[in-house]
Amino acid sequence: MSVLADIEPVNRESTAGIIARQLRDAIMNGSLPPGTQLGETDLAARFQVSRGPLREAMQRLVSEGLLRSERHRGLFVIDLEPGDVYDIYSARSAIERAAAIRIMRGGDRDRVAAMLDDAVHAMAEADQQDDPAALTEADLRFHEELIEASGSRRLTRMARTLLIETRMCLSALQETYRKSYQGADERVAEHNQIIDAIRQDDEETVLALLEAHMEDAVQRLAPGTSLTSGAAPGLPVGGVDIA
Amino acid sequence: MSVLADIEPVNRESTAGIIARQLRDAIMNGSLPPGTQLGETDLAARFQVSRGPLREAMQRLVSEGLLRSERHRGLFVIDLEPGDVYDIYSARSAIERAAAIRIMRGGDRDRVAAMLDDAVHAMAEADQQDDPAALTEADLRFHEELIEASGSRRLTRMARTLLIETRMCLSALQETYRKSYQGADERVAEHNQIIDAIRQDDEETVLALLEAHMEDAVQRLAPGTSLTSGAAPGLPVGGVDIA
DNA sequence: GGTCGTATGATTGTCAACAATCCGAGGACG
DNA sequence: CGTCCTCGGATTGTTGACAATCATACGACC
Repeated sequence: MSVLADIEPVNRESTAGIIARQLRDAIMNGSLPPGTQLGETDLAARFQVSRGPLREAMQRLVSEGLLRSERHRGLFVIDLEPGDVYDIYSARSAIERAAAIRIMRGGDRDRVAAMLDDAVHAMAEADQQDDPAALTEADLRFHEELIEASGSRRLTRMARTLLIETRMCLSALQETYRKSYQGADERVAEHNQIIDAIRQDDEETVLALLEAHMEDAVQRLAPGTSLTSGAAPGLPVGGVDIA
Repeated sequence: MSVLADIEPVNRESTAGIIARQLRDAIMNGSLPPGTQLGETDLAARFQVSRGPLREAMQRLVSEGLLRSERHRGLFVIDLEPGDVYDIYSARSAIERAAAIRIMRGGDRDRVAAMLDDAVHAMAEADQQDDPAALTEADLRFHEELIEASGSRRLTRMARTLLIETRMCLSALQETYRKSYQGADERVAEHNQIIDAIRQDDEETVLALLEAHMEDAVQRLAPGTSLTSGAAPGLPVGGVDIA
């Protein structure tokens, strides 16, 4: 870990990449609510770039599923339908489960646990200061770090989109979220249990806790839906989705 | 299922989407081997479009992880490193597990089993005709349909990239693959077992078979590596990957 | 002889203008 | 009165040209 450890990427990020990241952030924090049309001229002026790089960045988000493109109509931020919360959390459950497995079977568990501790401490701190936004942010940071700690490039890439969509769910259903989930203590406790199980090298418990954590979240956000038993409402019971 | 069932998408796909799909196919079937530089002028002439839409399409593949971009240097097809086969199959295992769970808990299992039967029949037919390429294609079609049958947009999108990378692995390690895995009968049998377990509503067995299937594939493609017990060689044991 | 500076060639990154398409309002017609 | 057609405005899709950057090869210098 010398001072010259991370000077290799002299090549700065591509412009499209920078804009794509900014757009992701804007979608994530609600600056671009679901359904918003992204006018190219406006955005290009806002970013102080031409329409070329901007379009390239937007195409990235299209392939990530954060934008939907209607030909000759424009690009829109996706709006989450009722079944999407189930879809998102079911996918997240799969990703985080795989990440946890990799950590438990080949990672430096203590180091990971320490990093996750930081996130949970931030959660507790946000709770004390009664800052629900910071609490949610720290919550997501916990899961993001869990996945990054797996060392899997693909899990990390896939999770990036899912965590953005998670935040979209949370801000879309903010009122429901607040009302039905008052206890931040439980939230902190749930995450601490996961960390403990990681430290104790108890893979089975880690996976069970993660699954329960996801199940809890789904039932809070979409009451009546369940990851573990049965399909989500609105899911086509008799066949495959069209898209 | 009327005759007018699927006439809704009058809007044809965006040009960038078409080119992106063509590029994906080219990468998948080996027309663009790993490490190839994608010259914009050449490709634009080949596709008979300008560089604009082409660049947009390539940015999509960058965000999907199929291309890597070096600023002012060009875009290159990713080349799979030794640890990638572990990464790919670990991610695939997670995705297909989640898809199977969704099918077992809320899908039309018989319908799914029938569709998967078609793929396996194609595998057997390819085996009889001694056509290993067709056999691999049918094999991947099996997994693709399994995931699509889950009805999850996100699982499907994430799997698309993974299946392309899987095919890249197979063609890159074709010699190894051939040598160490002569029995196509086993391959067909393994898939049939999965279908049977789906029909019998035996979720536990389905998941176990899928996991074993992935484990087998990893050990064939990267001997000495294992999904279930321990990390892959070349995986950073002490920390997180750089990228 | 080895190393460094420089010119060249090609490629990527960016931009502004042109063409195609679509939505909405307004009016004509049955 | 309802429907259809038409036109205007705006937006996206596409193009070709210009600017910036980098790799390579060659020659000068130590």
